[in-house]
Amino acid sequence: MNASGGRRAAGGGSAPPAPPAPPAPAALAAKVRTLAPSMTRSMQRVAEAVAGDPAGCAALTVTGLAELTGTSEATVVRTARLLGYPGYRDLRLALAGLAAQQQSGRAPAITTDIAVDDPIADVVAKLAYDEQQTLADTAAGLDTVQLGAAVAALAAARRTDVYGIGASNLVAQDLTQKMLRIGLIAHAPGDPHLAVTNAVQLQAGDVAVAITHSGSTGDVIEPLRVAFERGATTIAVTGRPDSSVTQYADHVLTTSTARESELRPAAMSSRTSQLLVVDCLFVGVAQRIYESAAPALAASYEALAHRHGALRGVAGDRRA
Amino acid sequence: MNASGGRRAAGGGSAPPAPPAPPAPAALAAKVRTLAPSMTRSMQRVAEAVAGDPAGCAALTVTGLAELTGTSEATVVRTARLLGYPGYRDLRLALAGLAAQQQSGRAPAITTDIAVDDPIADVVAKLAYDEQQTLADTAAGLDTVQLGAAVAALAAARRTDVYGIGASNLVAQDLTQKMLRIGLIAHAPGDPHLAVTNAVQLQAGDVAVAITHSGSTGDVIEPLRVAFERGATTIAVTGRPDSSVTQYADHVLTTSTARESELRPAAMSSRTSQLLVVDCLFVGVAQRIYESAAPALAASYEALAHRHGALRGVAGDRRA
DNA sequence: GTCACTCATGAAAGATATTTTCGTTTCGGT
DNA sequence: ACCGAAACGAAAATATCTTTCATGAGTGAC
Repeated sequence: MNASGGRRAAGGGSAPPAPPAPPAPAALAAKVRTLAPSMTRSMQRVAEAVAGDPAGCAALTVTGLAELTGTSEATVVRTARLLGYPGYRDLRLALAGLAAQQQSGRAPAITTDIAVDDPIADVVAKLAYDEQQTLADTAAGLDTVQLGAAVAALAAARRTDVYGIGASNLVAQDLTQKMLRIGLIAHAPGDPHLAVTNAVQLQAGDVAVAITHSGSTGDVIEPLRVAFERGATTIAVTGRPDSSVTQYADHVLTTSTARESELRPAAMSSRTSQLLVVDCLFVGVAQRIYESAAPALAASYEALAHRHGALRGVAGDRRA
Repeated sequence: MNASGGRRAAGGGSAPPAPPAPPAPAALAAKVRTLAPSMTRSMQRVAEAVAGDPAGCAALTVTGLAELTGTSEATVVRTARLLGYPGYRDLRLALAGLAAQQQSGRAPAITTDIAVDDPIADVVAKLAYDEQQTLADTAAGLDTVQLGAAVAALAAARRTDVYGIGASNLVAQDLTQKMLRIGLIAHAPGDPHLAVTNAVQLQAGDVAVAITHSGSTGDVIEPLRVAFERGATTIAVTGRPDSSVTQYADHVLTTSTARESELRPAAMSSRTSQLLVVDCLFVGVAQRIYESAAPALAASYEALAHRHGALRGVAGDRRA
């Protein structure tokens, strides 16, 4: 599946089909949302039923669930596989666990969407709840193995490029800023042409990170492809683990895909999700190179202190 | 943890004590103890294994559990029956649920700070937890009156400037991008000098937003001051409602201040908090000018669609 | 428009797992 | 030592899950 002939003997290995996928306990709803777009109609029906009523589905046999969703046993099993389980039996087990959890966890909350006439207080509550949900989903769905590998690559990189366009570019810049703070060299070109120009300069040992929710943003895929072919280690942060961008990614980090609506563009929760991933990368890297990161962090901290209250020292300026 | 406090007038039916025969969800261990005396030796071994390691047993088949306990399948089934389940299959399901429950109950242990030697999985959990906490705090602490006023000002503004430096600049850009998407004119100058230059152009009816966690970042205060003096409506998004920046702010929106540490710079949670505020502003504004925002949103969505997969339509790209 | 092709889909065969049956073993009582 | 009842497990019977395979719908090429 990898273009450009199988390079890269060891390391990341095949990620997209998720063979080392750790069965998700609570991350199921998130996983369903993430994978739904890549599902066929029948599978979506099954996934929907499963996500909608875990408890009820856990009580059903393959045949029962197939009948309920108007599909066949084969489809049910296929769906279970896609969700990362060896078979329906294991999905069912996870389902039972999930049901028990949400029974005790008292989960049901503000599920309703934001309406045009919602009072401002409701908007705040709903947005906060949604973003919290997104964080939980993302954390639950993150493949720590891939994350670990990505961290290792970043920590050892000579230089790192982070590609992102639009809202994702802000996330890319966020990562870049953080890395610079711990003494690592990183760039987040905002211009697609610049990105490609940058990518050409990469070589083995360097790292390229692509951040795209859809996974099919050409302007982001292109530089990643170039970096990939140049021999750099490539990382994709995307909400679609089966999208084009993963072709050129050694490591794929999946962000969660929350439902969106007119007043709540997808960009909102995908951004939250991406930022969490980026934070994880950063903290992971900081841990790895702690010896050199700590002084660098302190230094940049110190340097910034002078900018605070420097122009006008009006109110009390404090420093704990 | 269980709702043993007898409320529930009708409907629910008595489940917790399970006197008749409804399979016990979490009360399994207790049931094992109660029923143990009436069990035969082999059955006791099975029951013991089950009560001792629900998670482990849930992963086993009848045969597996029989082998583990040195008994036969028949005995396992008999034990399951004695415990109140129709058969082993259902016991197993309950076991999975129990395992999930006690696993999630173990969660709130992540209150501790991130350590240098934390495994990557812990880092993910802790970061997610912290950011969730930050969101909750921010939502709780937001003054909806101030927020409403800010929204009104933004919705009516001829143009809006958003000032932010460093990490806060990313938040500023985020707000700017969103506003542009619904047809409002906004800028987020990254350069302090540019910011001031911009601010000078503002007049009554325009809006200036300053985003600064510390509230004492001179480079951000300065343009806000200029805008303020020019007669523009000014909004401050800060974690310090008593800091210098609020001097020149008509409306102050307070972000939450979470504890930070070496591996978790303040920038991380303040960013999360700021983004939530910014999202609230955006949604609030979008509601207010819905008539014109909706088409604009649709238009920008449409325009972007072409950029996805445009350069290389490699993998299957689908759209339901 | 037609053709070839791919892919989703379900029916049914095949493989496992669970439940039942039934004969053997164990143990207590006399 | 002998009898009877209960416990127990081996294996048959059944249910459940998984795989295979043929079919048809949709899609792109010509």
